[in-house]
Amino acid sequence: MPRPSDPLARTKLLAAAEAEFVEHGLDGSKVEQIAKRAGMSKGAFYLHFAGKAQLFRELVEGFVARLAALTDASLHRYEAHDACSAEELIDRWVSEDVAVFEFIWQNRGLIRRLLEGGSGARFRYLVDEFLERFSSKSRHVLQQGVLRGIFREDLDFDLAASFIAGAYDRLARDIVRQSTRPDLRPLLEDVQRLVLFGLASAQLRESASPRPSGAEPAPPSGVRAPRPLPDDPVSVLASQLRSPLQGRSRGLR
Amino acid sequence: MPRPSDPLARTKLLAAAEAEFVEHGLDGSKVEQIAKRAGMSKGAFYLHFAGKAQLFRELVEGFVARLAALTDASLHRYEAHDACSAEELIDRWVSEDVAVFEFIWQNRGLIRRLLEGGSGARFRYLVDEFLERFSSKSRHVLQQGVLRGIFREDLDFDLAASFIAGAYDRLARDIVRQSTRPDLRPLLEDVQRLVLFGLASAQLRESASPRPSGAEPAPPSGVRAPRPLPDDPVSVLASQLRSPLQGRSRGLR
DNA sequence: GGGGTTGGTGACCCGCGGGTCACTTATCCG
DNA sequence: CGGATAAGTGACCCGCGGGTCACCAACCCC
Repeated sequence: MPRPSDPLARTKLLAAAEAEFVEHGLDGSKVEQIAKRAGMSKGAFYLHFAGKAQLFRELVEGFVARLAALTDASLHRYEAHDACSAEELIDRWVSEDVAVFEFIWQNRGLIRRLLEGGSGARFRYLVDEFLERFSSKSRHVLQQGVLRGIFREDLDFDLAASFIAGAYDRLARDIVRQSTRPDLRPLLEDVQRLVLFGLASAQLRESASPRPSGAEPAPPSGVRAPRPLPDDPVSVLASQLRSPLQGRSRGLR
Repeated sequence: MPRPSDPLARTKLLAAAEAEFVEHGLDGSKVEQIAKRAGMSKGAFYLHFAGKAQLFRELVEGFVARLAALTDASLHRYEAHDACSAEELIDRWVSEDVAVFEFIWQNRGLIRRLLEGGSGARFRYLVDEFLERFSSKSRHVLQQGVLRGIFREDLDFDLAASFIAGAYDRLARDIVRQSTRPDLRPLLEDVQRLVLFGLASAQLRESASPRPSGAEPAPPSGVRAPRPLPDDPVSVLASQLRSPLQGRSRGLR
């Protein structure tokens, strides 16, 4: 085997691709530019990857796998924290969140591009898979939390899990676009408290009926929402991932 | 002026462009295909628009303006509902939300593409401008609500406004991807209650310290939210849109 | 109807960028 | 050292799609 190939070539290309992807997005990244950035020629690129598509698939799959491992472990620990005061519990949860968002901040460039899903959203399925996994884990945390008296009993688990995933999603989308590093801990603590305790004043909470999220046996009489659109046009690309909005566990009031 | 031009040409092209955009995204939409769909030739396209970019700018700007008008009016009415029971208030708010999300559902294809921001996010600035406006309006609603005792007094307005905008954003992102029409009213009511009252059980809420969101009851001296919005400037091109994560009104933790 | 004017057509131009390949270069082996 | 072999190079190929323009068609006016 004369002329051994550069053993770092693949790695260098992946790193260069990540940088280009962050700067220019998927369609904006040119094979020639990636190769140049990695210190080699376009021709060499094709010695290490079958094409642009394969390179990016590898890049994104690897990253999402790392992120999934991190959040899986974190949510697992979320459940493990127990037998302590409310304040202590919140503090530990916030610590978990800080670790996750630290990672997000470190990789904000890539994550921003992935969340955009730009250029035909070719990696949407990976992001969706991840979110679905996260949502499912969250649902489990919620169920455990209800058993332990942490969360209210009348939660619609699907909706609440989506609500949580949504809060993370939103936070990630914001953080990822910051230009200077936000102070994560106080931010995450505030969000944690907003999610747990809501916006309402005690007064409003007490004067509202005791049906905070979901059911109530369904009013016998009137039909609300009189089927305003029997069914809708279009609805082309399906992507029918199990969303909390479909098949909600509670009926339609 | 012999041979008068088709007076509907521009409209037909815009409609065709919207359809193509929804199906294929920005880069995926071809001028030739748009023209064909509008029932004319590529050449005719260039008689009505200076180019692809102008067409899409017009399309998106028009749509965002319509959406902004709708949400502006809705948030305005949000504030106007007063002097009624908590249940009634929530019911009215939900009705407002239903109207907005009805519109979102009707235009889900376009909105999905806009939220993706795909293809270099060329319209990001418009979406950002809209969100900034929305967030700012929400902040106002929150401030009014606190004065009226609806929301807790210790809210960090910037964070809470972002929290609200985030909840809508998340919901929109979900709804826009549904394949069948979700039953909006019960869904939005549940979300409303989640946002207002949070996830926590009464037990957890009571055992937690009385600092739910942000800081202590505000030292009497301090100015809260240093000029949250006496009146907000136009905030033209949104690059540096005022994010709740930067310059938070309360200090750290 | 015929000439003048403007709307409309589609073959063509051309830059861009993914992918190829004949050729060059580095390295190993004898 | 020299030949064999595989890594690496970059000029080139080619399809794609935005944009153009010589030409044709519809319409108004006289």
